[in-house]
Amino acid sequence: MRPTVHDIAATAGVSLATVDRVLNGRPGVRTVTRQKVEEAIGALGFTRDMAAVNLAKGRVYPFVFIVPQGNNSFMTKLSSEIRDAATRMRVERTSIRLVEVPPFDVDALVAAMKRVRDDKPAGVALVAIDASPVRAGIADMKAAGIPMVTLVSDVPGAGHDHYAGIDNLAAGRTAGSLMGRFLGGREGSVLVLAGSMLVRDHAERLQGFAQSMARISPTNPILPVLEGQDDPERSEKLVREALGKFQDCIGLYSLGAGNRGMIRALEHHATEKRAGALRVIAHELTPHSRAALAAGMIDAILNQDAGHEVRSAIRVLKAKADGQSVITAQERIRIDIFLNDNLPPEMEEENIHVSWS
Amino acid sequence: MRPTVHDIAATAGVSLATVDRVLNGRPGVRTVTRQKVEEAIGALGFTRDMAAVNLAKGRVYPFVFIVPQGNNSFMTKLSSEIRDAATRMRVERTSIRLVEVPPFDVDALVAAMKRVRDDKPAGVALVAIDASPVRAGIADMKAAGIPMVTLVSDVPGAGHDHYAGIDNLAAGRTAGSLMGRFLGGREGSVLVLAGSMLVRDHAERLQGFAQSMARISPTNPILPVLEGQDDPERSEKLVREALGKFQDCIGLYSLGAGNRGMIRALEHHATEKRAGALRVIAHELTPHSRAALAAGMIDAILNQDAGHEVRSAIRVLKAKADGQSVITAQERIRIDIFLNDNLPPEMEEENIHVSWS
DNA sequence: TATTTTTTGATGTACGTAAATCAAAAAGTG
DNA sequence: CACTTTTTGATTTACGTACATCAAAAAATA
Repeated sequence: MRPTVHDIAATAGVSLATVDRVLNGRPGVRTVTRQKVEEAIGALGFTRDMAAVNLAKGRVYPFVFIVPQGNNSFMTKLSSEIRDAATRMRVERTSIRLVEVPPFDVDALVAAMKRVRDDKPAGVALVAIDASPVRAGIADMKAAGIPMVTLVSDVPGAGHDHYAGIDNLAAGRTAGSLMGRFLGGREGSVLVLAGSMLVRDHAERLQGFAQSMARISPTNPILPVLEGQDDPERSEKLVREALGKFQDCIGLYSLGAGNRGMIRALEHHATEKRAGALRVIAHELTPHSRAALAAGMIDAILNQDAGHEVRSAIRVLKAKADGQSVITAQERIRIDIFLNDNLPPEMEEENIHVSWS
Repeated sequence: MRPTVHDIAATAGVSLATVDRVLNGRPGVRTVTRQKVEEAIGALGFTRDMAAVNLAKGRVYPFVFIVPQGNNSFMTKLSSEIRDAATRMRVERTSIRLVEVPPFDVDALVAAMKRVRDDKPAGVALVAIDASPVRAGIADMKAAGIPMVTLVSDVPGAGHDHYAGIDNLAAGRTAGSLMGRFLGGREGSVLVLAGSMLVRDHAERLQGFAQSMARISPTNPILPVLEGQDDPERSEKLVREALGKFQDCIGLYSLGAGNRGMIRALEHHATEKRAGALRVIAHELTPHSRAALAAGMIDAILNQDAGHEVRSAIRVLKAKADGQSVITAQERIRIDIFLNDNLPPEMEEENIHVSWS
């Protein structure tokens, strides 16, 4: 069986109380004694029984997640994943409160952060906006000793503990790389649809995309970026107009959350004429984009798994709250690439709750 | 605070003992009483404190992993991931024993399974070989009441609980799809290097690859498959000869573990002439294939994450051992696609051990 | 050496649940 | 009704650790 504190006490030739003092860094132990205990720990290969630790400590982890109110599929998914994790985590003494704020609203976000801070939670995760009041708010939290991670969208240099999200520059590069190869040397220009260049993820994706395209297929010019504000109508209109205007367009990269509008524009475009000629790469696997991929209208979808991001954020917050180190390799959020050949099976119930009865 | 068994007893108006009987499905409770208790559980939203449960039960999960002795990077990685998980899982009352058997040896595998079975572990994971003695062995284990999952390579219809691995047919299709698009309509034939068609994963990948190629670029013929037995020398020789013989070859798909040999052949080929003309897609991200991808020699790498597979197998075994249901969506092993644009950062220490103080 | 300070031991309670025992009550049987 | 069987209650111990208290021993200081 696994060694216990009693075994350590026995092999070290000290009392339980002393072992406890060493294990929990309490004062009043001579260096020699401490070493004896540590030797015994090493020799026996002792590791604490976390079940017992948690039980004895009665520790709870009240975490707060601050996310923009879902106006698009991705944010809706994110919220639902957070709620899901919340119910699943109850078993592990972790409570998660979900705070929703108006999207793209710096003041609202900062105000919410202030309120949250006064609750003194054990950790906070938030979808950041890249603005200095937000940076200040994060610093504020950290000053109050609250572990902080950013989720999905980062704000560099704010002193937070971690960013749980994909590398958007790499995502853009990947998209550009795929696009370049998909075009296969054909002549023509490439269109980019974004939400807004004011959002960091979008800006980074564009940057990466341009990098790769310049490298792989420098002969295909990138047209001026369309900013659809992640709004279906606006996105549809923009794409439609652009496709009409630039007859030589052979590629389209949708790097934001404007897929629904873009798809409608593509449907119109397909009935028009020159069908299969357009290579399309989009972000985020949603029911809409998925259907378009399956139908062959979209060629590839880059995806970030919201569930992974949420769970990673929780792990990191917990580790920080316990003063433990984080396994970096395990917390990297990968960029999923879906073609219609490796599309995961559709789940009616994406999240099935287990009853631990 | 969270409700406890005491709270249930109080609200249901029964004793602790009765609550315990209901919770643990013990006999001797009238249906009416049982319902009262269940109502109270529902009303209070009670969930068991797993920390306390594990502590009280003193339950341990002795699992066994049976894998082929690592003769290639992937299997080495797999073993190391298992060892890694083993140390990390000690904290959660899970012990994992790693049993290594000679590769591709049905008799050795079956013999090992028999020995393992007599140990009566709480669960077994194994890299299966698609042969009927193996099927029988699995049935045997199940008959002994031992939960079973296959890892990496499946053997259908053996009555095991789960397969923790990627969909190899989909992987092949994805490779074919990428290859088809990368070729971009150019004329030329495509070469496939496999380990052995007797291994199920390889056969399935080829099948999927052929499917996609037939659909997307039917004008590019697939040359007779090279079987390199996952041996570097043999693979190198085969690829070298084939590239010399089929001058019109513009694509190469390495679907097994013969990357090292293939890469050497490609190096030779590149110095020869017609450099960038060859599109290459390979499986498994290893130091070698990674370097080749970074150097532009390989265009894409499909990868299965051994760590994910191992952890998934453990989760499933644990759930089965506890008679709990599995969250299917969470256990799907995804097919990673790497271009040199989304290559994860290289980790010197791929697996960092956390010291739990 | 006497005194103070530091270190160590001994012991008990708590955490939430499992599991067992024995007694008591209720239900069912003839 | 007396009796048996089933159901329920009351109580205790255990799991491995945390944490607190008080006494005892050892070391450091005067």
